[in-house]
Amino acid sequence: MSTEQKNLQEIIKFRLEKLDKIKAAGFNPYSYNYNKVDHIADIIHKGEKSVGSFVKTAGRMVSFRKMGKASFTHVQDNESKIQVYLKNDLLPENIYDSIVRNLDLGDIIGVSGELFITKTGELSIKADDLTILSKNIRPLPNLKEKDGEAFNAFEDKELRYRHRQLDLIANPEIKSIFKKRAKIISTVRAFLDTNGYIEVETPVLQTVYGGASARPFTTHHNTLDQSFYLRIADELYLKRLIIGGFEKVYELAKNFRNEGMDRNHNPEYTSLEYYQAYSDVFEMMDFTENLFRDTADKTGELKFEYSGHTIDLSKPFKRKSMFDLLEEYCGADVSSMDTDALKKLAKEKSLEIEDDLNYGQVLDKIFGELIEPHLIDPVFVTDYPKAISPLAKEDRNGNLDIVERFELFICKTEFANAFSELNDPLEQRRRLESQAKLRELGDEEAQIVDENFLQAMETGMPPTGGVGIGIDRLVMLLTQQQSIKDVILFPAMRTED
RNA sequence: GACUCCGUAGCUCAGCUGGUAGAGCAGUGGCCUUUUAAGCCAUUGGUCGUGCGUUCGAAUCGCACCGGAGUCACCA
Repeated sequence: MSTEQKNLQEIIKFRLEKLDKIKAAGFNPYSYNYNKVDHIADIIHKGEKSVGSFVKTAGRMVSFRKMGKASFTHVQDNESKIQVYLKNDLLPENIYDSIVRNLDLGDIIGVSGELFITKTGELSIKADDLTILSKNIRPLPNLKEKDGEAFNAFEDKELRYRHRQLDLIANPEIKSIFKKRAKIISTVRAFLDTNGYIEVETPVLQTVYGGASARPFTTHHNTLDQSFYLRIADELYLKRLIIGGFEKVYELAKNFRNEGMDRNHNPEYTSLEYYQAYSDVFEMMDFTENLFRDTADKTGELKFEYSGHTIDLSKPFKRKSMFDLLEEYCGADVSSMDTDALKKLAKEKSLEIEDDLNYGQVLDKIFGELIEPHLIDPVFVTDYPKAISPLAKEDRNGNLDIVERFELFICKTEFANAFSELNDPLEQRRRLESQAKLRELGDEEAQIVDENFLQAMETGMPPTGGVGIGIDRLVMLLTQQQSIKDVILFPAMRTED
């Protein structure tokens, strides 16, 4: 969209002329500060009881009706909006002619005055003074509305995401999603903090990326003349802290994955990982369940509708083995099948399976296609194949093909992934070396041998339980949003032009 | 990456069986000292996402490209 559009240029030109008129009259159209005494929501909240009292507030003009020597405007602040009556006679000398006549939709003003009820019954401020705080020179989207319903609503998703500030002005209810996001994050932090966890920060720029199976972003440091990767996970560094003697650590920060984008994936996303020494995946299951329940409870409701399903986080989360689920939904005992038998099963269920997939990949595929769509109520799925879990400990009961791992599913979506963390340095080395072989065979997402990590583990890592949670998805669930773009203020977009 | 849909004025949209672009809001000028989608009168504004093609003629038909949304595939 060109910025050279003549109509837009003309609107801007007229606003610049008004700006000059305000300056010429001796007023600064871009003030340094304003003593905003009252929040509009507080004024509205008091309602008719406040009539006759004097208030002083500020906000953005979102409606403007001029009638010669008097005007009405609605001023919108962080949480609410109120009508302001601007009357020539009631304002100080020169304010009406020099400022009010040069105001536009989108200007930010400060006003003071007495509260009254208009003829049509709306609580309003009868302005006895007005200060212009910021002059708008670029028009806002249409803000016409009646009874809270917008006409010509600003709902083009591309414009809303690219120009989020306009979205927040035109659709102020969107702010509640991001306020809730902030509350979810602070509640999660508080939960971990009160349970003795220490929040840490580990490198975003990594020379060897690891801790997950994904393709990274690559960048370059000039002074070191060396490539760096933006982290795909913070797992390996957090384990080094466990080895160093922190017994409970967590990091709540962004990861970056150079992969597909859709309503569940943004290239940069917020992840939470927490690790507890001397623990295992089963204890972490209890803890994670409590974390989810506590967060939902303190930020909203435990029971809600999402994607057409009723989700109830107050009930105990189910716990099921992947093999039991496969038996339940496929009617086949998969536990004794080898890779070929699994492939045969997949083909019977008319899944497309590439020939070069290994045991774990086939099982994962079958699970994703045939089981995940059934997982509505919260369920911890356990017993994952070792081949797709290179950082998890083998099953303690002697099944060498599976590991101690869970993924938490709610409403068909994965929310958490956890292991009894592998702490045997020799086994860890074998696992990463076998990943390296997969990589040589062309698996771009296979993990890399991180020698520093392996040396750290050789120092001795206590048994540890670790969990990763996709925070954006948690926010989606608890705010009932269907797209990750609606819980990220500035989702990744291709550049225009 | 594949498929489907979308892209016309600052915003929301109409026009699309091809005949050379319209509305509402916003803007501008005027009237208006309790309006609220304020009203009344007048009025500005668009190389119809970009390019190529078909045609006497393209916003409209075709192809390619750019951008977006949705669905699917892989990853959280």
